[in-house]
Amino acid sequence: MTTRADYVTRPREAIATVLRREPRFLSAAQIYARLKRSGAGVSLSTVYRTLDRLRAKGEVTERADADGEATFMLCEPAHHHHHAICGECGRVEDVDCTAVEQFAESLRAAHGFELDGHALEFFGRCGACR
Amino acid sequence: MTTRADYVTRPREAIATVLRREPRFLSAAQIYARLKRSGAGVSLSTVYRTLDRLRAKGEVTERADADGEATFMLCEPAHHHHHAICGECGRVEDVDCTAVEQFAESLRAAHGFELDGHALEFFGRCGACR
DNA sequence: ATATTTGCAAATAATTTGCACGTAA
DNA sequence: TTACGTGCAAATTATTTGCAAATAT
Repeated sequence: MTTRADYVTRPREAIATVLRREPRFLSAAQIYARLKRSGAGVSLSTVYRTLDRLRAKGEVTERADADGEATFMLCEPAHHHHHAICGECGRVEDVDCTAVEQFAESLRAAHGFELDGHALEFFGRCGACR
Repeated sequence: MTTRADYVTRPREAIATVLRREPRFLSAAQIYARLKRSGAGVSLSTVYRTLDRLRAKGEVTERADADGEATFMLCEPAHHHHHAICGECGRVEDVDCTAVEQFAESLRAAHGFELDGHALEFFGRCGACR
């Protein structure tokens, strides 16, 4: 066979729980800290390997934070959208934006630029933090 | 006095020359490689320290590439704009976009989101590479 | 039974720092 | 002369990997 298997393990469930509980971008170290606090015996390397796998499966989105540290959030990029990230609480809201898609297309005319994709992030304070 | 001085040195000029010659995002290692090739005796730490200073002065823009590695380009964010990055040659075109600013503002109504800023990047192939 | 996952400790890779010496002003 | 910059080597930090033991199927 050429297919990969996929076991359901305690460490993986623990990691998924952390990600589900906090819908915002977390670094491997932050996830590891939460696991340790809650008594789950999961190593940092397992955190890395699991995040890698989740990213490959498209279940998690990766993003480099301001310091270049990799952060992850449970979020399928299945239907394309963008993020509004609260600088105060870190909360992330999805922004579905046809407008940007259209704007992106105009690039082709203005710059002769053949588009593959684009990334858009908004920074500020969410409704709850204002 | 509380002000900082700023000396014009051979290493700094060499680094500036590299950045001027290549208007695209380069990593510290790439810049260092070019300096070595051209015989300029400049250390990697100086490359890092100089890029840091240039960023602080707002003369250089920093960006984490796909692997999270820090890359730098001569580009003043004075008047806000965005980048169209060619995946083939790495060329970067500035995209001045009032449209996005307006769209960003609509976020406030739609999500109750108080905006600090935003970042937008386009990926694809530039006119020359098509 | 056996393919897959795990923890640990050691290996990498990027970036930063301490410090004695060099250089612009 | 003196504040500022540099190179070097060592320190830090994030991330990856090898491998023997543990676990899911």
